Amino acid sequence: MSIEDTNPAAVDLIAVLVAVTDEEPRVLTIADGKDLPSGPFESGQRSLQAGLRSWVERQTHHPLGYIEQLYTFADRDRRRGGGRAISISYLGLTREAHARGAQDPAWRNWYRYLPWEDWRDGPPAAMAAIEKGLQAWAGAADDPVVRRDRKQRAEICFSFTDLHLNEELALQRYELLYEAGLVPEAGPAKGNFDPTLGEPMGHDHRRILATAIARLRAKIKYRPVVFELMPDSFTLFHLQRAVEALAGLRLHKQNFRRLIEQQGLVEETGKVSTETGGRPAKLVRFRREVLQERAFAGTKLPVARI
Amino acid sequence: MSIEDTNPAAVDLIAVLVAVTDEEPRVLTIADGKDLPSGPFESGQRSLQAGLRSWVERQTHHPLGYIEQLYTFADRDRRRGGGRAISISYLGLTREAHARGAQDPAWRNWYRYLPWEDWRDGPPAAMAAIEKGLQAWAGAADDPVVRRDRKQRAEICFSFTDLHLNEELALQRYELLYEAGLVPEAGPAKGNFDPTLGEPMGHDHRRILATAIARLRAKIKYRPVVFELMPDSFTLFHLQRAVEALAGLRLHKQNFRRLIEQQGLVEETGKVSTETGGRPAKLVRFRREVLQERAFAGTKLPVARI
DNA sequence: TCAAAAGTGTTATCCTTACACCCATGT
DNA sequence: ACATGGGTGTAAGGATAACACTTTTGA
Repeated sequence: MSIEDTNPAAVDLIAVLVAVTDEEPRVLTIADGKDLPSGPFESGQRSLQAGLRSWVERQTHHPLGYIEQLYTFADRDRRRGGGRAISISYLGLTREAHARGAQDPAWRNWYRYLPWEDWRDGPPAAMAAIEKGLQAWAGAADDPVVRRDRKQRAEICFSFTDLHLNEELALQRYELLYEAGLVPEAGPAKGNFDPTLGEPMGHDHRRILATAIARLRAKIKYRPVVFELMPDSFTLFHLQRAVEALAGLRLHKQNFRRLIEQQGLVEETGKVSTETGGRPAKLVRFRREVLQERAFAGTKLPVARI
Repeated sequence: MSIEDTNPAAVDLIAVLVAVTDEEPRVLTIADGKDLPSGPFESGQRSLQAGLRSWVERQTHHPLGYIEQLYTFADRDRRRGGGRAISISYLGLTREAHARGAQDPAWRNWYRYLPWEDWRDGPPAAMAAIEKGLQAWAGAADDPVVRRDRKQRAEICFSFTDLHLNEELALQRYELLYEAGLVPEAGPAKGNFDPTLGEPMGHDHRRILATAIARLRAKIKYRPVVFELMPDSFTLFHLQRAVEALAGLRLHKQNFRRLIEQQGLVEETGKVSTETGGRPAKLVRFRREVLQERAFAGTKLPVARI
């Protein structure tokens, strides 16, 4: 229990920077889309968060609205000189207007890497290869208990039978595919990989992306973070499209609107947008005050009133 | 965006090990209750999680049921030799039977450190000093906007007016007290600290404890992790007492039971416990199968059925 | 007999889900 | 006129909160 003999390790920061443009969720990449941006941990900073923020803003010229630590892990691939590499990953959200969008090739649609996560237009093409691959993997186990277990995990993650995704399990899905050897990151010697299973990234970066997606999808349900991705004023349908892009699902229009309105998250600007293809839509803005007014924590315990 | 010049840093792991005994939430401490256990990050391990698990089990002889990474931070206090200390904190849950409980002084009631978090017997004594201290702090700001802001934050965190705690804000509460200079960790030169505001810990450890409490309180609502803290068989009331200990709140008995039963989380063992002081209670056990059967993710988006 | 806790039943209310329909604009 | 999206209303079902009450033990 002593802390005397800690080993020095190389530490770097990895950023998953997210924006939504043209109804697609995008992530900032480097190295021709192969990696997530990463940088050294600098000793001068007051805090990790502040260090990441200043580093990202210096490098990308994007103001970061929201930052959240994702996960810290010891990188399997990059030990050097006896020491070990530690990577601290962060999720950062930036406004649509600041990301140059589809024009800037560094901002890539994240479903390019994880195509099975996009169910907005029904079951994605990747599902065929996934079902086949996971079935083979489950069947390959000698122990019948393991076989049943693998089948159950596959069903929980991908819901093959009722064809309805649980968006929040993005990380578990990637990890299952990794474990089943269906993605190239799992090992270079595995041979043929189905091209419908997305483009790989270097290091553990695709895993980190999956972590970020899962976290963001969970968070939009109980904290008003989507607004960090929206411009100052927007229509409710525009907001819905952004949430759909992140969640990878289509939402029920009327109920979505009710949900937003009833929570008092937005207010009308008084203007309308006529560029929507139909009846002009009211433009609204996020009510920043709600962050002050309310505490935003889910109540699921039957509290006794004493 | 290069990773060439990463600085080496000292890395250690900090564990918040939690158990519930005698209806109290307990945390394993060292150094006569002043610190949380911590140890060096070892390069040999496959993963951080595995490293922590083996290290903790070697040191404490407690099997760890559940482990979750909490947060990674750069420690303000412990820079050495130009490098910087990185601390990776973990939450670990262990069963009541394995912790020797109240007999072992190293397992301390966590409300000893954060007494304002325990509302099971009504508003805790600390609230008086907190309300006074935060009011003074808010009033001390020159800018009226800052004053209003501070008052609002205090009200959100502690709900002075409607006397009803939001358990999940444990971290925010500690941070507010820290910022207001009401806890000694905020700075050694601040002078008198109210003794009802709990016992301090070394380094940032009280802050880490608050992080663990907040995370665990949030988690018990949507994942069946409480069972990691329970013995093999228990009564529903026993379970309720454990949740109440963690949440720092009293729960509504009937509705709590309905919640547990309706989710199919437990099954009867067929035995009863006669040591409960009243009518013998049925003993139940956790249905481990539910972890396989269900996915446990909160649905708050109005998904469209296509 | 009484205290203490187990356990059952019922009701009002709110939130979620789903469905049906009308409105305003551009082509 | 019609396609497209904006916007309103409402009814059914389920979950939650709150209440009152009976049962079974040990002291």
